[in-house]
Amino acid sequence: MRYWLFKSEPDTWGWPAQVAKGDAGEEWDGVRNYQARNFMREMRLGDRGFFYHSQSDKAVVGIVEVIKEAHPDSSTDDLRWECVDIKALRPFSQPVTLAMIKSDPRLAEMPLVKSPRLSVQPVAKDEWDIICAMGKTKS
DNA sequence: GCCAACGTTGGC
DNA sequence: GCCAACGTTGGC
Repeated sequence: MRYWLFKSEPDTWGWPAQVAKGDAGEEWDGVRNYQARNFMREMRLGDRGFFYHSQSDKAVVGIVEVIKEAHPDSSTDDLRWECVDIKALRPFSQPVTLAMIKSDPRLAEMPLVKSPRLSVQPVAKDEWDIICAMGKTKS
């Protein structure tokens, strides 16, 4: 199993909206960046991801699961763009802020720190475990 | 609200 | 194919 991070503006599509979709989940559509799309193509059923709020929150707030592998993005006719479906798995009992992540040297190599604009990114297993521990949340 | 970083576009 | 201009994103 691999681990990922999905970034969203909470005012546009936040964790509560994701939770409201329940087990049916929702397309992670609207990504118009090749790097982010390529990561979604690598995702497999059952992979886990962090749900990150950018802008005002700047924190990891929940864990999601990939429930459908890459398929055409229904928000466009442009066949270049694909996306996966994800569902909310559980919230973080304590959100892990960007400041907390930046303050831990073990997390300095994360794209979140080095390339803050990449909206879908991979997370290494050890990084995953560290952040779950910080959030007092089962990995 | 500002600004830096980055990706994309379009002219040459 | 290069590069300048522009738009967008996200952190501060």
